[in-house]
Amino acid sequence: MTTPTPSDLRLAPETTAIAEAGAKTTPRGKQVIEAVRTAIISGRFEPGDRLIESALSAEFGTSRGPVREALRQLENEGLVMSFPYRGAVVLGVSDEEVQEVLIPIRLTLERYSFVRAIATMTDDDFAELGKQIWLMEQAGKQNDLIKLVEADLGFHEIVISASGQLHTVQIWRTIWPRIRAYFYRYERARSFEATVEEHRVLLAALQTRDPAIVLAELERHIDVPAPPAAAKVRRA
Amino acid sequence: MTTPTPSDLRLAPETTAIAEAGAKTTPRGKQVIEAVRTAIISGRFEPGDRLIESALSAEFGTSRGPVREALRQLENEGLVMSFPYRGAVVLGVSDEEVQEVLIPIRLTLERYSFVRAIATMTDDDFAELGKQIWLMEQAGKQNDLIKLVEADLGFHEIVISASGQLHTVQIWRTIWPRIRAYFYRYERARSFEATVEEHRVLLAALQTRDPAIVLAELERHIDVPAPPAAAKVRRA
DNA sequence: AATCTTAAAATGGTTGACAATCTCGGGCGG
DNA sequence: CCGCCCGAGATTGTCAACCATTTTAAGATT
Repeated sequence: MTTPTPSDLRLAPETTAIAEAGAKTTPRGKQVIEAVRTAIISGRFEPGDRLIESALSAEFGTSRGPVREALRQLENEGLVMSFPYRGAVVLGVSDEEVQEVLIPIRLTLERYSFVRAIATMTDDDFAELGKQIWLMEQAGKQNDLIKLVEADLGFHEIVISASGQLHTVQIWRTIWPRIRAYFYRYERARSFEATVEEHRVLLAALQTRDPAIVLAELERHIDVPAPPAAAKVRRA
Repeated sequence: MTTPTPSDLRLAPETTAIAEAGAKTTPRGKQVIEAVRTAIISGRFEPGDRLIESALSAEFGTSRGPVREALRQLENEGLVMSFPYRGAVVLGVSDEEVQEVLIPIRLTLERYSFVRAIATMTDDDFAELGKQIWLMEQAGKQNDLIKLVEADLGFHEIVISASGQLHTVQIWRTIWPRIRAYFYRYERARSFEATVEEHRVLLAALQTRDPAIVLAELERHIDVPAPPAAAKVRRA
C-alpha cells in the first residue's frame, strides 16, 4: 500500500545546494552532514584526524544525536572510518583507487542512467542542465574551482536523478563526495573552458535523444586522461 | 597521528556471522542492523512495508537510537528509503538494475581487489577461503540456499578485504546486501555443486598468484548467464 | 460532495545520565 | 632499564523521558 509514489523517485533536491547556508526548513542533521563533509573535502579536516562527537556537537550547536548520524553517513561515503568505542577518523582516497574503482563505477552508473534518462527527460530538465552550464561559465569567470566542480557534479546528478533508477541514484550519492574531493585535487590542472564545453556537448547529445550519440559523448567526457602522473598515495 | 593501523584494514569480521545469534560483545546497534537486514532480504518485510521506529525498537528491545542508526545504514545499502518526517519504507531491486548496475559494479570491485589481493594473501587467507568452500559443500548437502549464499559472499568478502583497499571494501559493503537478495531469488535455479566448483577453481587460480589467470576465472565466475528471462521488475 | 479543521501518529531533536570500552601513563617486578 | 599490569580519564554506545515539527487521516462543516 504505502508504496513510494513515482513522484518520489525524483529524490529530494537537497544535494544541489552545497553551500553552507542550508535552508532553514531542512532537518538540522542534514546540515551537520553537509558541514562536516565540506570540512573534510575542503581539507579543513585532514586524513587521520579524529572526529570527536562532543567536539562536533559543540561546534555545530546540536546534540550528539545528529552528529552521530552525520558520522555514520560520512562513513558510508567513505570519508571517515569508525571503530566501535574508538571513534571516527578522516580517510583519504588514493588516486589509484579513484581512477581504478570510483571512476569506473561512476561510468557504469552514468552509462546506465543517461540512456534511461533519454526517454524521460523533459525540456524543463534540459533547462536545468543549461543552468548548471551557466553556473560553470560563471565559475570560470571568477576562477572559482569550488563552484565549477559543484555545477559539474550537479549536472550529472540531474541526469542520474532523471533516470528514476533508485539504486543507481543511491550509489551515486555514496561515491560522489570522493569524486568531488578528487576533482578539487586535479581539475585545477584542466582548463575551465574545456570542462564547460564538454558539458555543452553532453547536453546537446542528450537533446538528440539518440543513445549511441549520448553514450559516445559520455565515455569521451568521463574517460579523461589520467591526472599528472605525480602524486602518489595520500592515504590517511 | 591516530592513523588507522594496517591491522585495522582487515575490517571487523562481523559481516561473516549472519545468524541471529550475535556475539554479546558487538554493540546492540549492529545487531539491529543485522536483524532488520535479514528480515528484509529474507522477505519477512516486503517492499512497500513501512518501518516504524517505535515498533522496531519494541521488537528488538532497544531504544529508538540504535533503530534510527540501523535504518540509516539500511538506507545506504539500498534496502530502505526514507523521507523526512514520513518514515522509511522497504525497497525492492529490479532485476534489470541488479544486472545492469550492481553486478557490473561488483565486477569492477572484484577485478581490482583480486589482483591486489594476490600480493598480500597468506596461506592463512587461503585456508579461510577453503573454509568457505567447505561451508558451501555443507550447504549443498543440506540443500540450504541461505548458507550457500552466505558462504559464497563470505568467500568474496575475504578476498576483497585482503586487498586492503579501503574504499573498495566500503563500496562492497553497501552493495552486497542487494546482491544477496538477488541471489536468493535466482541462485535457486543453479546447481549447488556448480557454485562450489566455481569457487574451487577461483581459489586455485588465486593460489597461482598469476593476475591473468585470476582475472580470467573471476570474469568467468561473475559473468554468469542472465537469469531465467522471466521475472520482470518487482519494484516496490 | 468538497473543503477545512483537528487530533493522532511518527519522526527529528534535546537533555542528562550511565554503562562499556579504549587509551595512556605511572608504578611494579624482573 | 624494560616490559607488564592497572587504574583514571576520555569517548563512544545506549537508555529514558520529553518536546517540537510534520504528516496523515478522520471528522466536522458548509
